[in-house]
Amino acid sequence: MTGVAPTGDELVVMLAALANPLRLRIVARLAGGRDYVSRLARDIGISRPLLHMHLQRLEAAGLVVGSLELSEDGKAMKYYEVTDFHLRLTASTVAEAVRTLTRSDPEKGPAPKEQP
Amino acid sequence: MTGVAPTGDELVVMLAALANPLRLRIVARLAGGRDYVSRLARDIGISRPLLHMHLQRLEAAGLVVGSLELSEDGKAMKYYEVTDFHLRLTASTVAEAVRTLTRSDPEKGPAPKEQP
DNA sequence: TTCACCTGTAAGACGTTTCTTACAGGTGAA
DNA sequence: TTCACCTGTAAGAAACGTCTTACAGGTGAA
Repeated sequence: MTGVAPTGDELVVMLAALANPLRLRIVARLAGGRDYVSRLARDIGISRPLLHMHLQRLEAAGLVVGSLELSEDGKAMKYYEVTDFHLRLTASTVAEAVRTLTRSDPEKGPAPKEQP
Repeated sequence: MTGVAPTGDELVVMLAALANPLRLRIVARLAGGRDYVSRLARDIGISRPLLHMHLQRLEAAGLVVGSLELSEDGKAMKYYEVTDFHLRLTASTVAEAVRTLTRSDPEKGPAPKEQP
């Protein structure tokens, strides 16, 4: 399982990914089994490009993973499934995560750049 | 404790409130003890109006509570403290919360209005 | 009165997020 | 070839979140 506590920065990304009703629905659907993008979009009732965007955000947060597979009739299908993340959120766990926050620290200047 | 699972809508609000590095810092500070707005702003190193905005968002999510008190020398001080929230986030708990989501359901139309 | 604190809120700039529409490419089957 | 699927991405509108500056009000003490 994904049982290690995330860093502060990772936590922000995960929370931002979950803080959206549509993305919560996507996670909920995938919790019931893996699925490919087009079918998932029809299922939920949103456009495929929109779903694509939300899935990218969820994947960047490590909450879902996608894998491009070939179906039996040779078509490319991108399947997504949930990872078995689990987050505990209390004032204490937040305080712990903040110790590893590198972003938006008014003392040390905001948002350090990624290594290019 | 605040041990009941939030509705889907409440969950979105809580997650959105926590999905910000500055607000995580605020929660972390308050986890170490209650404080009033002006001192907290100096402590964290941000402007008071900005902190005010963030505290409102946290309070709306039920993560902190504020109380206006009179200090010994008669000045009005707004003290904030964390509530003892605790959230468990897994694919299953998300799926459970989504059952009570009223917002952004493409089937039933988006965002029902509040009762005026 | 003036100063040093405390509170609140409004206006506007700016960047990000969310969403639609439109395009470009692939496959197998009719 | 045309159709019905699958994939991806880009451009632009609209809404939202973040942040600064500026204002308006309160208190007690010098």
